[in-house]
This record gives sequence, structure tokens and C-alpha cells, in this order.
Amino acid sequence: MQTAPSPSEMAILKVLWHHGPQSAREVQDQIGAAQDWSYSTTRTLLTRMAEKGLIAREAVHGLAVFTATYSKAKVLSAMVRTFSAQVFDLDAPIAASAFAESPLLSADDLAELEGLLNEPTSQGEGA
Amino acid sequence: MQTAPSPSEMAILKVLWHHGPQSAREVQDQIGAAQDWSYSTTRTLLTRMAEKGLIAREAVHGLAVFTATYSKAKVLSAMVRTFSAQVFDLDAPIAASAFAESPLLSADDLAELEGLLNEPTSQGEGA
DNA sequence: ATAACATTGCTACAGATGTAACACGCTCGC
DNA sequence: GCGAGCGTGTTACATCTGTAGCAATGTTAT
Repeated sequence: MQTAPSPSEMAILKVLWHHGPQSAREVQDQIGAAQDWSYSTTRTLLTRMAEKGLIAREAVHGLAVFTATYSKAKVLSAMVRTFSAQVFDLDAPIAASAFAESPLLSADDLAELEGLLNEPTSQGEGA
Repeated sequence: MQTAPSPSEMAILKVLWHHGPQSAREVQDQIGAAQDWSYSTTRTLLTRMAEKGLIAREAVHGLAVFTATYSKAKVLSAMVRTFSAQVFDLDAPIAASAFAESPLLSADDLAELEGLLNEPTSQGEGA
């Protein structure tokens, strides 16, 4: 996960986390409208994300279906770490409770996030 | 402050916040080495930031000196807002106390940040 | 004066990101 | 069998960001 997801990529990851593996068309139906992306744009993003390893592409009966490679907690914790280091020069972990209100996180997600944020050097492998 | 500062730009802003108005050479002496930037690179960043309005350029006896346009709290609060919205779909404010440990923030800075984070739509004008 | 050095403006180029069109082949309904 | 539609690969282009060199001008010490 060397390359942090861009805002557009995050939007797609959220759809995949929430709805599970999706085809390009499905992703487009879920966010294309909201994001005002053309189907082509959605497909380009999906392709690039697959190249980067952010998502995995698999063919189901010939149809390309995409799955998030990393768990929500994993990606979010990495992003929080990057953010706090880059913006606040913070090394110590941030309390996950700060994000407790996120509509993205269930109690379990939050607990997982908390755990990842408290890990020393983020070398954890869990997906 | 429409455009959020990039990581490199943040590095420069931090120098200006901490040491006050600086010339390109001074900025370079403060972070060029650490960031491994050539003097040219530092200057390019400074020029672009001035174009964007992130910093102001003024001539002091013919020497170009740069000053941060927005206060630390102002920029940091904007970045926190953007981050929590983009990454966590959060609308409600995040407790500034999450960043209390930041070596960048004095007690006053923290209080100011807290205030800005709690403002409704971030239309505040204070600099 | 002049050589050395600093400061500035201009230019360059690669990679990342946003945004999208185009053409080709396959399939399904008629 | 054939055209409409769908999924796919390929290509394109503008902007932003990272990174930096070059030439000209201004300044300064000897």
C-alpha cells in the first residue's frame, strides 16, 4: 500500500468495502452519478487502482470484478498515520475514538482501527 | 485557501510559521538540507505557493521575503476538516485534543485550532 | 573596475491525477 | 443472421507536483 489512495480512489474503495466485489458498471452505478464521472473515468480509475495493487481484479464468468485489496481499517489507519505525521509532525498514535462518529465505521471497525493505530511501526500484515 | 497545501508546501509553511518571514535562502538553509531539495527546488516551491496565495511575497530592500498568508491554526483546521470529510465521511468536527501532542502546537495554538474546528462551515476569516 | 557570488526570472521534464473518447469483439434479442 | 448494447483495451490530454538547470542581472569586496 505504498501509494496512498487519492480522493477519487478512496471513493471507489468505500464502495467496494461497503458492497463487496463489484464490476465497473456496478461501481459506476453506485458513485459515478454522485461523483459526476463518466463510465470511462470510473473504468480508468479502476484500472489504475488495480495496477497499483489497491484493488484486485478477477474475472467472474468473463466479467471483471474488483475487490479491495486492503481492509478498511488497514487503509484508514495508514492514512491517519500519514496525515498526522505529515500535517502535525506527530509520531505517537492518534486515538481512534476521534473518528468514532464516522458513518464508515462499525464498532468492530473502530476497534480494529484502534488496534492498528497503536501498533508500533505499522508493519502489521492483517488484511 | 482553496488548494490544500501539498506535503512539500506544508514543510515550507512550517518553517515560516516557526521562524517568521524568510528569504528563499533562509528557507533553504532551514529545510533544504533535511528535505534534500536543491536551492532551485525550494525557490520553485516558494514561487508556486505565492501564486496560489499560500504565502505572500514582499521585497525588503530588494530581497524577496515570504510570509505565510494563513495562520497555523487556520491551515491545520482546514486540513483536518478536509481529511475527516474525505477519508471518514465525517461532517461533525473532530476534537482538536486528538492532536494535542503535536510538537507544532502550543496551548494557544491548540485552543485556536479547537475553536476553528468547531466553527460551523469554516467561513471564519481570522488569520 | 572587476571578479566572485547572490538573487531572480524563465524554462524543462517526468510522474501522478482527473477526465474521457474511441474502436473492437462478444452476446442476446428479434 | 444481424444490429444494439455491453465490456474491454488503448489512447489522449490538461493540470498538478516534484525536482532542477540556466542565463541575466544585481551586489560586494578587493
